[in-house]
Amino acid sequence: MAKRASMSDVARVAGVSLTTASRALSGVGRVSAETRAKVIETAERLQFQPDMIARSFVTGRSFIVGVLAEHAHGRFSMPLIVGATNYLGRENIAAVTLDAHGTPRVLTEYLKRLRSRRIDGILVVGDDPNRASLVLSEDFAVPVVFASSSATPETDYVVAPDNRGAGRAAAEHLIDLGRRDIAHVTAAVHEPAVDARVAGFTAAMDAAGLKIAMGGGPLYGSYLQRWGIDAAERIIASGQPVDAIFAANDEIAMGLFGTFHRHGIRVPDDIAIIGYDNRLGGVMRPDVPLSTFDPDLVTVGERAAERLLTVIGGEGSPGIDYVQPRFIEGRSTLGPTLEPYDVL
Amino acid sequence: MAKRASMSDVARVAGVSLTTASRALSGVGRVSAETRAKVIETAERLQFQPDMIARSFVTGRSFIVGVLAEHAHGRFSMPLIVGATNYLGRENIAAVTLDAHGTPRVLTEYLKRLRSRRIDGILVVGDDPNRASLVLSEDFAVPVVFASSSATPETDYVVAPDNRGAGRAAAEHLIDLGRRDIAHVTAAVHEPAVDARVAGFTAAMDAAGLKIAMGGGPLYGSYLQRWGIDAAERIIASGQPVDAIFAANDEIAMGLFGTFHRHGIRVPDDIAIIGYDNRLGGVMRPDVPLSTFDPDLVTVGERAAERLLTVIGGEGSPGIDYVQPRFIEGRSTLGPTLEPYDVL
DNA sequence: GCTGATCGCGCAAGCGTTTTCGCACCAGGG
DNA sequence: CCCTGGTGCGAAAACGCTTGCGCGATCAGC
Repeated sequence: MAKRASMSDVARVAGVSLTTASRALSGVGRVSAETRAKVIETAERLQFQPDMIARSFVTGRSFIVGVLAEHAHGRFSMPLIVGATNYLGRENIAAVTLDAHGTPRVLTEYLKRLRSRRIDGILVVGDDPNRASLVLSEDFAVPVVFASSSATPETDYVVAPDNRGAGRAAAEHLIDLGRRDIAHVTAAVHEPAVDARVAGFTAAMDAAGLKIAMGGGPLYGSYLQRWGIDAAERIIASGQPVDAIFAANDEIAMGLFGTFHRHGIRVPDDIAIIGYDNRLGGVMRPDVPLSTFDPDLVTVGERAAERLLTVIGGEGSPGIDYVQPRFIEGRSTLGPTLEPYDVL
Repeated sequence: MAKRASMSDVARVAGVSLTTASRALSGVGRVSAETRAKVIETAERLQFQPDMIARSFVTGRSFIVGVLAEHAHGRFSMPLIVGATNYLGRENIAAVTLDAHGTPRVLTEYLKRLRSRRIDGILVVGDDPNRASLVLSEDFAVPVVFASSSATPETDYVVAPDNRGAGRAAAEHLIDLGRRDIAHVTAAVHEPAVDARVAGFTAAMDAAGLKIAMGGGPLYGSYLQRWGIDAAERIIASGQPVDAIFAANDEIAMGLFGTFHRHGIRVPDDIAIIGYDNRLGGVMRPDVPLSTFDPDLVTVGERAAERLLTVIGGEGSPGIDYVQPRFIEGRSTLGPTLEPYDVL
């Protein structure tokens, strides 16, 4: 069992001091070109691998970050976490993933652990209900980046999907298709993601000189399919003209579609529908049934991790970094007429 | 900026030697009860947190494991990874997540990095195509556990969903419902997961003295919805009696259902259907449309991580640890008759 | 009261790197 | 020839913890 070569082994074999070896390999400090070459050659020959733990020990940088998730198993957390940890891994950074859902006492315990590891930074994934307790003491002030969270953008580093942009894009696309009576069926008002999408949607409609269908504003409800069904009923009952709808998520969109279909209203012929979330993302059929936005949470996670490393490196400044949701054109806007079977 | 208290600080304040402080806090070695109490009290008062890096440095244990994923972003990898990393986090173990998809050269580079960190163990998630290159040199022989992988069960530590058990459970459930002409529409033969489900299914049918419908064996095809559609057509065209089907995944099941519905065959009244994967898992409707199995990959990941820590601790022996897929009873076996709208 | 075992504790080595300080050497300007 | 400034390199400290070894004190057994 050949032991691993240490740096002093390299130094000895190369005939230089440990100091010189360290400098030659790390690239800092003054070493002559020939000495450096000799050391590097020796290191390779001995298959030298620097011991990161020893390095961490002396530099204080652990090359480990903490990933604090609201609810790690959640639909939205998973891609964020995987995106982030995967990026970190590529950059040779380890992650200790902690599920913050629990009492503030648990969070405190977790923070202790992170400090104990001399963590380089923290990535907060999703909205942490205990966010208020995320107070870093002065002797443990590491960079924090928020992924897809409603943090305060002025002082925090945030990476999030561009809900506003998606709302705008949805409206613009429907307008481009020639639709004029466009409604927006969304979830609860004052939810950050909802408000942002409403704002973008409204702005695009205003810019086109169009009034939002069904009363000039969004229809607020919930994220449930049930609400989509109810909203469709309400739209039909109102008798008001509606030829397109932007739904706050795919569940609502499916509720709308099912109800319209039952009433003989064709999609997209009579009413075009755009959803959000891409929940059905390529699950079924080769042809995409529902037009929707994929918030690309994996990318959000990656970018958040990238940003965290930047901040750890001492660069970058606070603010929100938006990731553009990817529009996926499906038959609910493109045609041919969507049948229930198509969605299966 | 108060510096962190080190163990020697604790020792000094408590009036003992560094050695004694270490022993009192770690619990190993001989220390009198009163001294121990005094040290612990002092440590708490000073908010002492042991420096894990220093500890790693001296003990050689890094409290970091490598997570090697086949394709981290994949549908199946994500829950495995999240389950594993989350469990590890709970146990205060960090993870460096690496996507092994790439050349063997990349994998070699990754292994170097892991060695460089003195990793405690490796978790292989999913089937690694480069598995053959996962050769650990003798100076880097750490425990390896495979999560949901087709590793060799005699020599490796494996945690996987019990596909065999699911196949058996599916058949048994359908038999319990009084069905007698039960078919199995599955994917490609010789795929480990497929074969295992076939084996379980066949065993249960044999035990009940029943012959598998549609020729005594499974219908092999692919995992695509298209195959479900084709299989349904074939079943209908054959004229053979079939009153229940176990499909290899939910896509196939949906293809079956859609086609049957178009032909006026009611589900579950005429034909009951059970799928696999729980892809639609609670996405839509409050009532579950499709009866299916949830392989509970998060749990598989957790158990694999748990197992890895056990092996690192020097215990446990090779073999497969099966996680039982969770049966989810939906309307495709329970009724009332499933309509396309219900699935939306 | 003597011997040997056990107990409680401290000294000091050691883990592998980075980094500060300092020394010797050399070239160029005064 | 001296001084300055730069260059190439090495000695040694430091990081915070674990642990083998040893020493005095206490204790059990006879």
